[in-house]
Amino acid sequence: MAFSAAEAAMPEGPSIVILKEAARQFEGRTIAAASGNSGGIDFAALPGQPLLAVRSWGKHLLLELPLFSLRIHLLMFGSYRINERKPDAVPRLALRFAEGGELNFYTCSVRQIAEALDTVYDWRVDVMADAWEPRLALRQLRAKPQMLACDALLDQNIFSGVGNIIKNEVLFRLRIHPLSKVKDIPATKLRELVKQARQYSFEFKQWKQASVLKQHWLAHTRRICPRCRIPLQKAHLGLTRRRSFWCERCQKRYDSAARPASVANERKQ
DNA sequence: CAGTTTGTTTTGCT
DNA sequence: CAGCAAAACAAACT
Repeated sequence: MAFSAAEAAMPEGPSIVILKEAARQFEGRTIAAASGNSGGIDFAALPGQPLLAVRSWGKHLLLELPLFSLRIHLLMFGSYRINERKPDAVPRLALRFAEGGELNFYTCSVRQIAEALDTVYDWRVDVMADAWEPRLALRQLRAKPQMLACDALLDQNIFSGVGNIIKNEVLFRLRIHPLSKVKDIPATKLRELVKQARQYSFEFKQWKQASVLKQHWLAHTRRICPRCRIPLQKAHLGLTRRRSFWCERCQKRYDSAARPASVANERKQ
């Protein structure tokens, strides 16, 4: 049976999985009317096409149709309404179905994908996918030894679906300093990083669905370290310059260049 | 009320 | 041309 859903923005991978599950009520239904202010979309071709499948890859929501697919990316501020409309907002994409129901997307990027989705997307890098391959993520990390931990987690080709919140929480949970280089992180720790990228994403989803996500944040937007009670650091780190929250005391900065003070002093002479 | 940002693509500079 | 920085998008929150 149909149900409505409204969503404020929090568009990391888990939120897109929640959206996918909600949008699946329309699978098998036929588009009756389509409109929106997105450029590059052949709206006239949409009516009459059945929605074959609703899929997702990281932060992408994918609507698979017989002639092409639609890719919706909520970016930072995107939102949607299912079986209802956002008052005073113009949808980027609005779909009405012949059997009833409607799907509306706002302030997002909508693109048409001509190729088969299985040729466009590598499902193995989506941290929430059944096809997720942690070993592939490890291999890709080892290929980028100089990359910082805070940048690595945000790399959508390695950890598709991980966003800034998940980044901060995973690093805090594992006690890894965001400025640690991949090559300096011990193998065991690196494997944990890969494992937690997925693990935390599923917890994020559960918490979000229970409307208790924010209260579970330990580092993101927090001022005090919940473990050692000292003030958390806050800065825009890495190539991505995204906001990082971390504890200088309990997150270890793995650094092969660092040496004990005694050694450093000897070399000075 | 001004400032900030859960993300990505595009533009433009050095 | 590579590499990087800034802009653009625009809404909800502090």
